Amino acid sequence: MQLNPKQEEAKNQIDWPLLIIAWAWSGKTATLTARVNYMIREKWIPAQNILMVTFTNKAAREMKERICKSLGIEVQNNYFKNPKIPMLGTFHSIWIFILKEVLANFSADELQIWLKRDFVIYDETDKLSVLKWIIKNDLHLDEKQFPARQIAFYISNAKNALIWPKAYEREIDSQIKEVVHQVYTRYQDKLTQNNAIDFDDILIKTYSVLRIPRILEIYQERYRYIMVDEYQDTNMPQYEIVKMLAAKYKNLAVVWDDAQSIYSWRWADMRNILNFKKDYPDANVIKLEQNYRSTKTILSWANAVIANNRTWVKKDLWTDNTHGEKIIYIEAPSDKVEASIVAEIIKWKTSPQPSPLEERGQENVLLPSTSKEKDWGWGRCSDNLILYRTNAQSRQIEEALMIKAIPYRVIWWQKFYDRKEIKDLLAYLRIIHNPLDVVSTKRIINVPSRKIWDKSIEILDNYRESFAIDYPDIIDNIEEVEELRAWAKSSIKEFWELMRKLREFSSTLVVWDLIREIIKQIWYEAYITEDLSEEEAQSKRDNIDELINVASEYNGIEPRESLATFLEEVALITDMDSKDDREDYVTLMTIHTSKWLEQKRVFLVWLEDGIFPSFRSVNDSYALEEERRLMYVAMTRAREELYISRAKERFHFWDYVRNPESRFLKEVPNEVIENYDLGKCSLADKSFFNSTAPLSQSFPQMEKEVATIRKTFKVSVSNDISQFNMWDRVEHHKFWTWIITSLNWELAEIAFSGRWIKKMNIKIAPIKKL
DNA sequence: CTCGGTCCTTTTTTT
DNA sequence: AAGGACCGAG
Repeated sequence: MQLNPKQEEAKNQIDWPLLIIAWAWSGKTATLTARVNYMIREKWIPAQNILMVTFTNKAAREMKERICKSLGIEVQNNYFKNPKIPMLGTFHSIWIFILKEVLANFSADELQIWLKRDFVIYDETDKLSVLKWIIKNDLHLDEKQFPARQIAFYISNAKNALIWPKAYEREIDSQIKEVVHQVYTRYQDKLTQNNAIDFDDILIKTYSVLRIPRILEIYQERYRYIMVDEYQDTNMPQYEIVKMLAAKYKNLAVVWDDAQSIYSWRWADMRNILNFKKDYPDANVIKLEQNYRSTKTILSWANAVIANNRTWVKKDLWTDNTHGEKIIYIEAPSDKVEASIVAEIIKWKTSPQPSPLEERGQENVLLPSTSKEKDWGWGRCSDNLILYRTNAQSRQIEEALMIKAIPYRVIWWQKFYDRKEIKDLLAYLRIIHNPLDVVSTKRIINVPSRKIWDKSIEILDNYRESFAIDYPDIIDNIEEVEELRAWAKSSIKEFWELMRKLREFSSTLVVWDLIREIIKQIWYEAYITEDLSEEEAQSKRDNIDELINVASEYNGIEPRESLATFLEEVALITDMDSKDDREDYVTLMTIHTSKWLEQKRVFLVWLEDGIFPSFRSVNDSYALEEERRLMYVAMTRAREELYISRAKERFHFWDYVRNPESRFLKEVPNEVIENYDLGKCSLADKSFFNSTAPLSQSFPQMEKEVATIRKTFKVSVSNDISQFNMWDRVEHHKFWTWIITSLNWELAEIAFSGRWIKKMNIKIAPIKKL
């Protein structure tokens, strides 16, 4: 690819601190790739001296592929160990590599991080289960008063400010922090006992290790050229680590785009750039201002929205591209209609048949007139990307796509790795890898049932606490635990014998075979599909197959190594591997996840105040600005066509709600938008809005939903409608006190603090008059 | 001690 | 809708 002069400048300037201020799609990936290529091929810098940090695995993978291609090297799996390829990955994956390397080469006394080489990474669920255990069994506190989630938040907050348990004492200014201090201390002890670390620890432990001069020196020498992408999304520990590594040679290049900073809730701080300027006052600054992807219309819209942010460096993203189509705004009467319009547009754009609207002889306003011929019958499903604010929002869209038989896939990192069958099997693998992992041991010691119940585990725990002996040692000498019944002892022994056997297998079988061996040994398939319908059982089997499939990628490696690498990558994985790229799918994902990609046609749904921007952010100007940046990211994903939509009424959180239109829409210049409302839509039921009849009558399918609510809330006796009047204060079982602001037969609108309006059927709603 | 039923909560974004 | 917490019966 031909670089523009600015990009060229960034490419060639390799031995001085460099700040690249980038705009959306200004070709920063191409620039960075060319820069690495230039370093290696023209400046003869050894690839292993280059460190490049990206924000997501996907970005790392893509960049790795591009670089390997340009260097003529075949892409490999454990490329960290290939000296011909630069060190390239996310912060987390690179630090893990460094941690393992350091643990292998230095003594525990010197490192002082209390980790053994075969450590495992605890995810959010594992973390919560450790915290819950501490709160309940260790400190004997009320879980309701001190929820594990909240404590976890405080601890994570402390860690990201580099405050250790000991130092946390100084932070205590409230009862909750007193508790946090105690939990935090014990939590770190537990992690050490289990030879485990959580996500925050990956950064913290690396930071600690690099504080040792002898070690820092090694890595400073090795990584003389450092590049950090998405610098606006780095947090404090990340900033400190990069600063330390770059301190000696100062060959640090960062890419920064304040308009795309959307991770402050993960303690990312875009003001790190101020620190950068302080640390390297003489850094070169290069701005990449030209956008190569989107149409002028989409960009002007994105610029107009982001300009409403106060904390934002003014910039005008420009492009040579055409004006393109107008943005289309769909206001649907209900969530169902919204979803089906989206599905209809996709169906129509991807199939050679005329649209149903055309057949009815109506002008089709859904499709910009100029693109009609261009696209006729040629569109592919994979040209379409549907974005929403939260993962839970995919459901209705999925249903609509299913009805129209449009192939799609949902990208939801959690979905797969949070399933019971996957977590169970991974727990087995983790114990094989790290016998000290008590969280995993507890998870599967009774899976499938070995008659080892909570009581036995409690005894083991007590034993461990009072004698400070690790699980494996206790179990090796299980006969000495007197409290245990004989049958429990023999069950535990049998379990441990099994693990020992599996551990032996792990030195000869690659992880792919190992998983299958585990499934066979414990009769897992029979266990997991027991009492399930054939359909559900098949879905379990499919998931297991998928896991085995992922594991097959590690087949060429030495067995123990394949297990270690697999566990590590599975822990850090975010998006499902898109191996089926060649197939034709519509893709659905959250806006956050979409940050690394672009698409020809983008649908942005659920554009309603309270949803996007999220109701948690509307009273907080800082949070609101982040939502606006998120909006900017969403819009700039589109290359040619952008559709935005909202529903005037939707069923959300087990209630009918009417959300006002998203405030971001009011920030948009009118001339670029084609407002497409009900007046022109044959799909929608226009009479709905004028009707005075009960909701369930004017919208037949809602009858069924009302029945569902009835079932959910188990309301058998209905409220007496006549007792409610306008302006009555009512109490909702979970929404505090609301006021009735509109009343129409059994349908009422209630308002909370004059801002939030919910619509509900008072006959069956769980409300009480005050 | 174990099992099974019912009640209660949950949903912002992810390395 | 679904998983976890809680409780009471055997």
